[in-house]
Order: sequence, then structure tokens, then C-alpha cells
Amino acid sequence: MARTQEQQQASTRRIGAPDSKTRALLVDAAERLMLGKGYAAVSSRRVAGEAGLKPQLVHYYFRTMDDLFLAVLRRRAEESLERYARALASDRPLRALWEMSTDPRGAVFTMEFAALANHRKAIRAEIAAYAERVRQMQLDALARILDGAGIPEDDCPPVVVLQAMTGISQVIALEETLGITTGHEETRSFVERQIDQLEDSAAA
Amino acid sequence: MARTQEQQQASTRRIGAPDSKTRALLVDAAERLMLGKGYAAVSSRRVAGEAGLKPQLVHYYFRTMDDLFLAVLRRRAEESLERYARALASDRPLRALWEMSTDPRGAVFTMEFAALANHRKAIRAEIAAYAERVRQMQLDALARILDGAGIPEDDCPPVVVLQAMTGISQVIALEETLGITTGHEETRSFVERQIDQLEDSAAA
DNA sequence: GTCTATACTTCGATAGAC
DNA sequence: GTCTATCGAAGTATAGAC
Repeated sequence: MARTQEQQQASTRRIGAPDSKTRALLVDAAERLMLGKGYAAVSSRRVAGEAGLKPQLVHYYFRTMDDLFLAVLRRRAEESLERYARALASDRPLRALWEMSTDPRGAVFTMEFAALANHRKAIRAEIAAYAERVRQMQLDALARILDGAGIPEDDCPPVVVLQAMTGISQVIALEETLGITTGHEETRSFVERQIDQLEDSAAA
Repeated sequence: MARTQEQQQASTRRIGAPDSKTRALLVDAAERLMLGKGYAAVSSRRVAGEAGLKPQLVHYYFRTMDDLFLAVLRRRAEESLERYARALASDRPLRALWEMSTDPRGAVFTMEFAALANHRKAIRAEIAAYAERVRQMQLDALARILDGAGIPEDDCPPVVVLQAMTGISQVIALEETLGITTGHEETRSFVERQIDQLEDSAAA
């Protein structure tokens, strides 16, 4: 990878409009590549090829490749936040949350961005900020749900329940994409039974 | 990344001895780079630089870069299996298992290899095989422990407990390397309390 | 059994014409 | 807003000298 690691300011080069249609095409293409071939496959030439455009356009809309990654991340983060909000506002919020977090596509993204974040400061900061927002939103909802179901907080803290759900679903989703399957069926149905029990009792 | 995606056989090129000291140096260097800078930083030139050797040597010892990744993976997998075996044979097996799986270094490796595996068939197969071995080993031990503690299997299946422990620890470790911290303290101490309770009662 | 010389591809990024 | 032309660095991989 021949990519500049530390990027500073001060280039005078022109940059394309943020609401350009072409720009959106490039972000789409980058997202597809990332999902299908991994972040290392996201080069200016390949992105352009995938979008049916010339490679130099990538650098017209994004000063560096990191800027492109950030654009993909931000768009997905916005979408995700909205979807989580909708899920948590539904009449079976836990079930909806569980189903969203066991989606393998989401796991692939999480992993690619996590790997990227591991050695790219700007991306790490953005991911951390977004993750904390999601967590806080989930935590608020979960605390209400557990409280409504009459589950005592110090017996079973919402944050622990949340982290357990998140952890289990992430690992299942990740392992599934890697072809590891042992125990998934049992764990899935066990968790779903707990969730349904809780949400049935909450309905009463 | 200009790396050949699908690698076939049939090159007649000679390859260095598997027990060569130089070869081990290269694997060391690749491992360090992977941990510190991510898998995308593992190029023949950089590995060689890190090891203080010429880039061409990488291709003398490893036909392709994937072969180098596989060498790193195999070595680490062997080490890990041994460490897990020792942990599970100790007098506080659950505690030891938990501590091993919350190690952030392990999480970084898992993530890097998972991201790699996502679009490299050979690596995916190797990881899946290794993961299933680890899981089976852990499962055997855990089943014995839960049984010894008098916990009924259909109430709380060992495989579910294992997946919960794995998931929670992985997510904590991963998030910690990304700078996300919300809820970790509580979850950690909650899980550790459960483990200690269980292992105290097993001691009796 | 070990390393050097070398070929060729792809990378990110910029300047400037249209 | 887009494209042509182009740099220099870094990428994988092979053939052949020692």
C-alpha cells in the first residue's frame, strides 16, 4: 500500500462539491469494494473503475484516500443510527436490536473499519465517537425496558446486558462469515428465548 | 495493494528451507508489522526492512505473500493452542480463560486475520479450522466445569456460556484498542464475579 | 542453500488544459 | 466539473549468479 500515513493540511488544490452526484457514485463504489474485497482493495484506480469513472476524479473529490474512507464511514454511521433508532422504537425493541446486530453484512463492515482504525488515527476517532453514540442510545432504551419488566438494576445492570448482547451477536455474525458454525444455533435460540420471554412479560 | 488474489501451484521456483533462521526472522517481522500497523502494511519491502534484509528474500522463502501470512497464522495458532491448554488445565480454568481472551493484543490479531480472511480463501480455511479446534477444547473443559459445579445442562448449555464469554471478552478487548470504554468496567467486574463464584463453589 | 538484479504493475497525488 | 499527462514511490514476483 503506497498511501501517505500522516496527512496534514495546506494543500491548495480544488475539491469537488459535497453534494455532487459523481461524488456519491464514488462513495457507493468504495463501499461496495470494501464489503466485497476488503479495505485494502479500495484504491483510487479500483474505485474509479467500479464507478465507471476516471481515477483522477477520486482525488478531485477526496484530498486523500482517508477522506474517502471517512465519507463511507459517515454515511453508513448516519444510516445505522437511524435504523437503530427505528428498531428501538418498535414494539419489540430487543428483538429488533438483536436481529440488526446479527446481520453478517454489518459484521463485515465493523471488522473492516476496525482493522482500518487500528492504524489510522482520524478513522479511529470517528468510529469511537459513533460507537459511543450508538451505545448510549441503546443503553437508554434498554434501561427503560428492563425497568419496565421489573428487573432490578443492581442484580442485572443494563450495561452488562447490552454488552453481552452486543458481544454475542458480533461474534456470531463474524464467525458466520468465516465459516465457523459450532454452537451458533443453540446460542441464537437461547438468546431469542430470553428476549421473547422478557418482551412477552413486558407486554403484560 | 498489488497482490495476486488467486494463487495457483506449479511454479518451479526454488524455495528456502522451512527451518531456516532467516525465514524465522521474516515471520517475526511480519508478525510485528501486522500487530503494529495492520495487515496492509505487510508488504515484501516493509517486512524485509523490518527484518533488516533484502526484499527479494521474502519471495525466496515464501512463494506468495499469502504464504507468509499463513506462516504467521500457523505459528501463532500453535502457540495459542498451547496457552489455552495450559490455562484450562490450571486450578482456575475459567478465570485463566477469561484473562487470556480479554488481552487486547489477541484481539488485534483476531481482527487483522479476520479482515484478511474475509477475502482470502486459503487464510479463511486455516482460521476456521483452528478456531474450531480451540472452541472444541474450551467446550470440553467448560462442560466438565459446569457439570462439576452441579449446573444443569439444559438450563444453561455450556456452548452458550462459552459463546457468551468469548463474545463479551472479544468485544471488550476490541473496543479498548479503539478507545471505546463505556461499560467495560462494570461488565468486567460482573463477569469476574460470576466466574469467581462458580470456581469457589467448585473448589468445595 | 542463499541472495542479487531486474521486470513490470499499481499506488497516491498533483498541475494544468478544457 | 472533468480529463490529460505525469511523478516518484512502492507493490509482487521471477530468473539466474554466487
